Amino acid sequence: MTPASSVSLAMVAARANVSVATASRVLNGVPNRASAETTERVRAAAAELDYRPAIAGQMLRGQPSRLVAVVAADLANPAMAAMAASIEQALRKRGLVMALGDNHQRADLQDAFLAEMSAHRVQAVFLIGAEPSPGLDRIRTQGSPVVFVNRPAQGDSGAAYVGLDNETAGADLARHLIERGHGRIGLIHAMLDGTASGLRRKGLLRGLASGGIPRDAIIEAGVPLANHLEAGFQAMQALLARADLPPVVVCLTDTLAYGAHRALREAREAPKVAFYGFDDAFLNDWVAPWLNSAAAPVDLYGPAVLEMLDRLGEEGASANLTLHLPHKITLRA
Amino acid sequence: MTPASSVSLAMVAARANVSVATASRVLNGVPNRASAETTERVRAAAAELDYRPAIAGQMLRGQPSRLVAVVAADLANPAMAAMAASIEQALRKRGLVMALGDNHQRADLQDAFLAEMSAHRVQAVFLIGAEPSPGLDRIRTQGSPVVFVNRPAQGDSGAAYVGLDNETAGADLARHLIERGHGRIGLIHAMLDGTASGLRRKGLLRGLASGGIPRDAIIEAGVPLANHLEAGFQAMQALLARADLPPVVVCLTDTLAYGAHRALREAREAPKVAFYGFDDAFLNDWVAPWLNSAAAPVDLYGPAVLEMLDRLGEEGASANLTLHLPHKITLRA
DNA sequence: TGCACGAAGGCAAACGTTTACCTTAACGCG
DNA sequence: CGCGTTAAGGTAAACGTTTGCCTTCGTGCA
Repeated sequence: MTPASSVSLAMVAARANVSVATASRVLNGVPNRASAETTERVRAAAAELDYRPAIAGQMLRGQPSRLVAVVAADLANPAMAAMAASIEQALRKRGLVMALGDNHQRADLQDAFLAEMSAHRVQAVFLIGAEPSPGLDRIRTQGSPVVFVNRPAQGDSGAAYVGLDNETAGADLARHLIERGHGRIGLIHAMLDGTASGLRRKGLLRGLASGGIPRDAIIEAGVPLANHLEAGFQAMQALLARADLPPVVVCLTDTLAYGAHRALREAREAPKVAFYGFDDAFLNDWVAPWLNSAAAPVDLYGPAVLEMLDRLGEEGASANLTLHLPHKITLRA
Repeated sequence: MTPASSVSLAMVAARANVSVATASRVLNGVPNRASAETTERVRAAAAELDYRPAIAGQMLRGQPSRLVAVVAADLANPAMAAMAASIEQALRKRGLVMALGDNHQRADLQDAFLAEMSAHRVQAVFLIGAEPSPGLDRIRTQGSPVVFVNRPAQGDSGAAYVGLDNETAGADLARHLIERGHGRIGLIHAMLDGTASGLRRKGLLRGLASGGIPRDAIIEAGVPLANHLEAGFQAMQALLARADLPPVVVCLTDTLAYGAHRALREAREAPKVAFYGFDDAFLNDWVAPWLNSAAAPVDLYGPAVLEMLDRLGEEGASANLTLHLPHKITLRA
């Protein structure tokens, strides 16, 4: 009953009095290779022993692994955790398993994880907030399917991307602000090196400019920290120190907004400020009712990433490798 | 340079003009089996081809897999995501890889994941908020190391547990409340079926009783929903509807507190209420400054879980299989 | 000189699975 | 009866890795 440690096909075959080949074929449903009676015997034996084919053996035969590597930049960020959860759910529906690693925004940690995953011959690699790294380049040149989620690849060329159309989202937010009649706007960011933030800012500035907002009505505060909470906090402090605090502050990331809002909350005399962010997490409904945020519904991520995986599999004359999710601006304040 | 798809040891050996055996021994550092020159040649070949031993082959030889399965009850819960992140970090320090699944509080999903993990012959299974399920029982009887994190096993007997001493934490919180002079106390919970919440409540009630608080000064509101946000919301609404709203509300989970606080915030005339919860997430500092919470520092989880894994490995006369993390009450309001 | 020993390396088996190929018997049909 | 076809099953190879065992040297020592 209770298998010692690990049941092999040979044990099942022995118990059913058939060869390993027949057992394998029965369990894999190959037609016309076993009588009804034999089939039944094998099935029963497998069930009794709680047989489960060892992945190792299957892989050795060249079957693709069912493992998919997912790298998250920061699991403690609720938005990213939610994306990972959505992806995991979608993978499971296909019988795939997620191996999740946190790169802590460090290239070396990411590479260590990718190396291990490469040894597992993973079927694909998804990166939610990729860090540029040599290991990542290596995997991409090896031809493994790689999908960048939420943050586009650094060296943009032909990398598969699933996520916001960051620049358009920025522009849309600009239009929204202008429609609401806002004239002076604060802008908080951390680092802008070619990541999603850079594109968001670009679209936002373009939208504001084409809406007639003069450049000096946009008050930027950037703090180049990896920790966005701290960066947002300090940036907001900088804004608060100015005489001309804008009534609206756009943070290029919700995490920045969390930091900024804390700075406002802890300020001596807290003026009224409207906050806008990106990458809405559903938890915001509960803990950040002051935050408006532009984002795509998080349950779209999983299916979209798998759709992109299919496109990569088809190899068909290089399909469209950019999948922009529809964004909308959730208003809370 | 760029390997077609997957480099095998045989290719490395061929390139270095040695046998597969020698190549294997060199790369595994077996001493006195290769001359310095040969060693160098093999190392070079491996590096040039970017060789990485296929896990499949190693596993077939009976080596333990480097995969560890982690089941989280709800990745969207920041506290659980943070625990998973802590565990992942600790695993990586040991050269192990985390395969993470979300059971969405459903036994069938958990079992599907466990079955797949069992096929991967994972080295261990950690459950952050386990759901009782037949698959879980099966794995445990098979003798795989299983560690329950944050929520003790349902059928308590001899299961390894790492997390709060829930009952004591509840009692400590009671003492804290009494020291602060609180006399009437609200208590919000979702389901109590033997989970951590039940123990917390038990300790809390015991502590309050021994502190002289009469039972009818404790106003309980329980909403048996799986979704703690919604449960907390409704429970708080129930409290608000009463004439004798207590000035202090204890939520057996931070997530409940998020829901409760929203109900308070959205109430017509919001009275002043102090909130206490459990399972503090560091994000609370930023988005929930109104929440006091009893919890263990989250970075203790990873090391503690691995410590427990070691104990399970030793098999030594059944060591102590309960590892209580030190809790403290973080005061914010 | 004879011998033991260690270094250096190859051969081959074993792990679990899948599958191409082979054998046998039964059956349908001219 | 002869022949082709098909169901039912077995044999063995292959995948990549590790490791026990074997061989061949070279060297130190009595």
